[in-house]
Amino acid sequence: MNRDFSNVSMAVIRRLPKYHRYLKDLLEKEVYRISSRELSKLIGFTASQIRQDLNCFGGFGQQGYGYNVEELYQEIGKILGLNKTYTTVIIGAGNLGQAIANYPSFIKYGFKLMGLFDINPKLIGMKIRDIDILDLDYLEEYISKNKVEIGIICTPKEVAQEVAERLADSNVKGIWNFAPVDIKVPKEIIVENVHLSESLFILSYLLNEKENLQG
Amino acid sequence: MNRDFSNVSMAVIRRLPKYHRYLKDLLEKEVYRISSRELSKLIGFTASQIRQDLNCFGGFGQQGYGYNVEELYQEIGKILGLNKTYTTVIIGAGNLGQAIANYPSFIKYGFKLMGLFDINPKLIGMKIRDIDILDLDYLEEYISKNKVEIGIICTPKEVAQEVAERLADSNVKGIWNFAPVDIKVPKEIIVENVHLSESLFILSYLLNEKENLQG
DNA sequence: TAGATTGTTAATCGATTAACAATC
DNA sequence: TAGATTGTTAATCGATTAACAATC
Repeated sequence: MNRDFSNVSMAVIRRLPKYHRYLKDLLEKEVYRISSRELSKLIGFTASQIRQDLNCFGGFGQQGYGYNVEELYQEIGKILGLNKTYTTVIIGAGNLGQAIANYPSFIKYGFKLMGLFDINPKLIGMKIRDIDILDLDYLEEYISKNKVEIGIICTPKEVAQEVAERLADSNVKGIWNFAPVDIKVPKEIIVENVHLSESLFILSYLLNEKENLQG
Repeated sequence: MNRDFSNVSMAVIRRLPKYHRYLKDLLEKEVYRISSRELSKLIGFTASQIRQDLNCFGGFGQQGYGYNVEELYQEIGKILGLNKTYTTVIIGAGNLGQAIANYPSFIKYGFKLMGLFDINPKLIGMKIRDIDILDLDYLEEYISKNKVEIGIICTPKEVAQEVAERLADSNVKGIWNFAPVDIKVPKEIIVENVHLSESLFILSYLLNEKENLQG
């Protein structure tokens, strides 16, 4: 553990969650051993790429045998940091914030939701899976008191930058941003974006392109 | 219009929504002209890359001047197919489905939501922005009657593949999938995924890696 | 005209794929 | 041992960056 993977390219890193998911599926199907060739057929990456990717983190396989599914699943989980827990808050307790609060992977993989925050008096005081929706005014106080590590922005885009700055000033370590803006925070704070509209626009592009080709 | 961009790489295509967003911001700030160098400073791509990207679709710029923001915004919108409208349904009317139904970009850019579908009797009969939540049993009938083009999967992962097949059999053209599985449908159907858990795991990775480096 | 900036070609860089020796 | 499959190097492919002539 605690090895340094900072030389591994983000292209490889961004494939890890998919390996993790497919290995979990295999375990649930009681498959305990797999070769890069078989995994390739399932996951759609080339066998060569799979071997290259996994080798960035150490030799998990065995010549003539393949990979132990359980072991590989656990190792990739550790590389992704899924063996740890993180404390989180959600800012914006509307549908999207509530959806995230109830999202199974979020709950399952050690992301501990401490509270949700909103400015809407109708929401403040409510609970989402037993977790309070609090007044946004108390954000900073709450974060420092509860040592919150991750802030999840589910607000409208107009206030996302301001919320991000308040999170940054409160010393969260990371931000998971769902607002369709590129927030600016000091570079020591990790930001991961989910830009829904970009994904939607790509779908639109692909549909449109197909129509153009077909006349 | 109706030009064939099938030779343009997906790496370029996936940057278009970001150009579109920044150009919109510029227009709102009443900036009507911009050079690749200035845009580079805003958006974070190199000026060279910006010129290369835009040139895949034709010469929108003018030597010595730069790009007309309004024109470029409109052109990229057209390339992305945002000048058209698409009819859509959402399957799964829980928090996530409702969040998508209310998502501003979704409403604004011509994605017409015709109905939401669920199996939960408590939800069926309700309305989300005046749009009915209907019984999933009527999905196929409704799609063919209303010529629905896009199905949006907001169900739990366990039923996502089945829903995808029902959408495919009903001849939707595209699927926007939020379930954390890779759905399998005939290749003429466009699928665009939003894998929230993958994004979350990358955040976890980056936080964890940073901690490892700092000891 | 002189200055600015594009469009476009060439050079570089990085990521993917192929090949095969090592070895279980 | 023979067969299978990894780990790893080398070859290929594609994407990004640099450079500069064209031109507004």
